[in-house]
Amino acid sequence: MKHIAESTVRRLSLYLLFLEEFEERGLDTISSTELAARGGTTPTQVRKDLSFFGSFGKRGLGYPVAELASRIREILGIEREWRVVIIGAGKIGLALAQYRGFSQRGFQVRAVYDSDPAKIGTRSDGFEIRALDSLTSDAREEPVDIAVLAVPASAVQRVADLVVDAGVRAILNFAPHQLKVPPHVAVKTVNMAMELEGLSFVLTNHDD
Amino acid sequence: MKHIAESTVRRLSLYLLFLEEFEERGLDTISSTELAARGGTTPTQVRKDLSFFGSFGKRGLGYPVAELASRIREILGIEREWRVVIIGAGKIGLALAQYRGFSQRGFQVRAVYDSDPAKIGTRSDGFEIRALDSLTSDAREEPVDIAVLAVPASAVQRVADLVVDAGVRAILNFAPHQLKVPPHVAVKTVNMAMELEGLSFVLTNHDD
DNA sequence: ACATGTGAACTGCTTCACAGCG
DNA sequence: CGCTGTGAAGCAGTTCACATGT
Repeated sequence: MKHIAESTVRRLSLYLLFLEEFEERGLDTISSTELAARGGTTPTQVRKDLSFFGSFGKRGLGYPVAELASRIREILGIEREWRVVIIGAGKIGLALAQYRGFSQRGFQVRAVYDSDPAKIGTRSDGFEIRALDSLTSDAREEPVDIAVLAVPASAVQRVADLVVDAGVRAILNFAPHQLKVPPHVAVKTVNMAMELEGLSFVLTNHDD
Repeated sequence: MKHIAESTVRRLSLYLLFLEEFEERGLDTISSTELAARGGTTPTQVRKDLSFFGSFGKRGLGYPVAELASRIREILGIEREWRVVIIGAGKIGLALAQYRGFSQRGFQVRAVYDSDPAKIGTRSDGFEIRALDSLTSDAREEPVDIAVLAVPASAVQRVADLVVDAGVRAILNFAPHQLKVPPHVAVKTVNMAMELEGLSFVLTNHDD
């Protein structure tokens, strides 16, 4: 397949969100104009994004809502279930473990790991907290697709190395630290302070 | 000032992170090459990013670490303190309220709000949970700079409207919903499921 | 000699304009 | 005629190449 821009993939996620809304409202056809209005983009952009993957619309009519939603799920690879583990049983890790948005999209949180002996073995929201040391052997029995890292910045590179050794090929990192991983591993970092800094920049350079 | 790309601002945040690391290690000069290596970008990109705001380096030498860090803090507008409120005292909201990364960068969490009568008035991690209804009058006494929304997607637009009415000019939204706000209000949305979908896309279209 | 700072070239995402089809 | 699908044009962000300063 031709190379797809990350911005395109992000917009596909958004389109899916809107399509699910429209589906609930019982609409069965939608135009690129309506999709664009809902997401703050342009009709042309919507059509171009979709055109990379095929022709899903009917000229003069629009797109079939349910069908397009299902095609986007396929494209994103979320018609299947992904096995996810959370590393770090702190406030943020546990909040992510019980976050409904994940399971709704086929991301199954299978386990929460921590290295603090005081936490290991305890239960929280139906999740038993396992020893980080057991991750590698656990993953041999049931492979892990995605690891979500919610550990301190000072520990996260070490944890990432461990997770990569355990065979995980995708990492969602919540620590404010840029990870170094082998090229076959995909990483996304969500840096919440950085997002606030972006807002601070806009507020400071207020030229509206 | 000339228009600055969002990608440039994000990289400035990263540079600051690295500069603080270097500062701790006692280095007082750093080259664009070293900064780039740490952040997965190129030396030219680093120099171009900085050049939008002035000339901070010494030719033949590099950049003075402490001084550059302080200049970037100024540029981002984080030499001052920003007043932040969290809306939504669920797991995610409370995790964000106590998140150290915020206060370390000058983002002061002043209050946590919720609309659930069972939660209002209780304390959690040193934060008294206030009634969402009181936000507008509270904000009159002490203006709020940034609101972090950690409420369900179904409620978030209503909450955003309320927050905008209360005079808040920047919103960090954690609900999977695209907000509509007046043009003078800045919004960033962190959609955690969308990040996982990006990883799913890469895993599915594995061409490494 | 070495590393910054920057106009110019380039790359790639977005927007335009319109052909194609229901 | 309406809306999709797409090659071509436009534009923004990145990279190159080198002049400049220490």
